[in-house]
Amino acid sequence: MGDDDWDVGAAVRSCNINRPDNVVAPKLDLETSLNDVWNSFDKLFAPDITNFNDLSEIFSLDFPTAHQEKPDDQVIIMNQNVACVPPTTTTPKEWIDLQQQLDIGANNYPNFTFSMETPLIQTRTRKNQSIRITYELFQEELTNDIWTWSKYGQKYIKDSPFPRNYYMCSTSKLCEARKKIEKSPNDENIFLVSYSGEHNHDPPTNRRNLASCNSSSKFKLPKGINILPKTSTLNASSSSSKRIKCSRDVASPIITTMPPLEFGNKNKMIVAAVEDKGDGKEEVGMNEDILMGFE
DNA sequence: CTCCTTTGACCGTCG
DNA sequence: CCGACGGTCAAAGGA
Repeated sequence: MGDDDWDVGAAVRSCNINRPDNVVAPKLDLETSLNDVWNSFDKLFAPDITNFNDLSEIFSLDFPTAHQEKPDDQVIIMNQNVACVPPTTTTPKEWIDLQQQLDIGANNYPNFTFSMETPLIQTRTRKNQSIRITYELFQEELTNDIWTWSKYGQKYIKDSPFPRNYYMCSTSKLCEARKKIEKSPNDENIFLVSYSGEHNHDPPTNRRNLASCNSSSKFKLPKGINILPKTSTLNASSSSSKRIKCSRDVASPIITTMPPLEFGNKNKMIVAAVEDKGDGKEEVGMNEDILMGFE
């Protein structure tokens, strides 16, 4: 497969996160028991928002049953669409109540859409996992990263024809920041970029690789991103520097950026997996780099 | 020489 | 307990 095949084209999103813009969301008279969710949301992403009226953004709630048993809470922001997965402490009844409220809201606001399914949110969250934020990016957006990363692993993930590439911050060995890049199984024009951990240092200023992130490599895949599907490789399992040669020739040498986080940007998705601290009080912590994107 | 990538092996978590 | 799976390690090789 030629590298030109990875050029960004108009993406036809098949997932259910696409929703119309400029729709006023229904007022959600949420149950007190869910305040933690929205407090977390407000704290993180919408500190000035006190209700859901008069918003240009669309807010919705997604409650995948798959997460009922999981220990982590998730807050999902997709472009102007926001979906919050409530804490796993949320009871089924509370979910039903919320669904009813959403139904009411949908009746009042026909253009407001929401889903009770979130097929995109199929990430397995684990104990001790810190915040994970996933962006849905086009290829040319992958080069926008102020950080330097080193690839330390690659895996083919179940139910996805594309391998997942693992990166760690190369600026400091003590830095716990991690990054994962994979192609969306739903749309090969879209890359799912996940960040976890926090940088414990300032962004690199004199990056050796900065130059190579410029023009010539623009719109090319970052170096090391190997996203050829299984079916196009000799062996389905991991392997082969042969494939790597293919991308190396055209890729930008390093992924060097935290992608822009902005409401209103098209085709952005953010998934924040929040670690359950075990005391029943989830704590949403995000580093400043992440929050900057919402200013 | 240094840094980065590759890739099989290993480990921890989950069901 | 065990297998599946995701994530990480580390030696080797390349740029």
